[in-house]
Amino acid sequence: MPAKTPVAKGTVRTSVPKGQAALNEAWRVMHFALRAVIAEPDRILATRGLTRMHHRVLFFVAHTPGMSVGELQSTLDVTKQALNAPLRQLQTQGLIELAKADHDARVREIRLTEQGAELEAQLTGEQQRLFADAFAKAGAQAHEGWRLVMMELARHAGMK
Amino acid sequence: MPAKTPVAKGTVRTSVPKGQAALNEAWRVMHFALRAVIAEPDRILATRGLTRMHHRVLFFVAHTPGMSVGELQSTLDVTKQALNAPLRQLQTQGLIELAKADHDARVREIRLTEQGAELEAQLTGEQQRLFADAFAKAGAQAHEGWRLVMMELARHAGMK
DNA sequence: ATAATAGGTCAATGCCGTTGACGTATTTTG
DNA sequence: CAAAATACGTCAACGGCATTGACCTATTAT
Repeated sequence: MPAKTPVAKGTVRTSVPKGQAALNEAWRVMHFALRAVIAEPDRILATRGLTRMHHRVLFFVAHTPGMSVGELQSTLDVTKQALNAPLRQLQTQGLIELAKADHDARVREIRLTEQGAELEAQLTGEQQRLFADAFAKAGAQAHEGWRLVMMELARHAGMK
Repeated sequence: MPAKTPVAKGTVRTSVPKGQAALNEAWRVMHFALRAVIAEPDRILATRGLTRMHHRVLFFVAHTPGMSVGELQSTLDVTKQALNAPLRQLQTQGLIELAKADHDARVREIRLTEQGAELEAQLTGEQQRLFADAFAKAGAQAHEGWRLVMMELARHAGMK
């Protein structure tokens, strides 16, 4: 329980505050970094009347073409009702296609259209540009350090 | 800057994604890391019927005791209506105190009670423990690299 | 045939945040 | 000092978004 360490009067703040400050900073900085990465995609999505949910769909479908609705649903961990609306919107905007699967006419396989792939690339590209920039400016060694720390953090969340 | 990737000696190296793959990984890993850091605090808050908003209040008030309602409002970037309910709940739960300011009887200064400070320390502590763990396991050099990259990312979001 | 599965849809609900409009103290200002 | 501005609280209506529950259609599997 690394809780508050009230500095006793007369105590010189040396070891603790520095480490403590670093940990406080960490959370703050992570917030801002997250915001930075999300900002541009969100802006682009907004101009099309789309939300982060649509982005998630595009993202996963881009990485797993032919995904079924059910798979997507469990991947995103939402109800089918919550998924239905975004899915139709993406469809009517010509960004995704739903087609009956060959092996089972019940399942609908989701794929990106040309435009969908384009938008997805744009959104993802914006984020990647930020990361690439940050990695480039911080240096390869910093990149490796960043990754190490992130992996350590992520381990606690059962990263698959 | 596709340069050499000088892995610090002694660094345990898992398969480091290169190029495009590294950028895709980055976003994924960041998500999991974020989830990991948020998970425990959320769980604790839930047992008290509190939300992330309450946490944010506790967090900022802990770091700036005597903060006014207005300051908190603009800091959190929410409306006063959105702030009002959580604020009262925290008050009735004996976690914060609202007192008129000496210099201006209109402003109410917010402070944590003993219990409030305790809870805040618990919540923040959980997060800090994760960070401390990750930093410790990844090493000081990785820590510095992590910070560098995060700061670079955050710069784009106008981190104050 | 019948049950199970994949999916779609309608309806009610809840949570959280928003804007808008007022009300009330308490400064500050002309 | 009267009037305007400030800091805060509160009521009301609304919107986004996700949830649960129930019911429906196709299409498999048994």
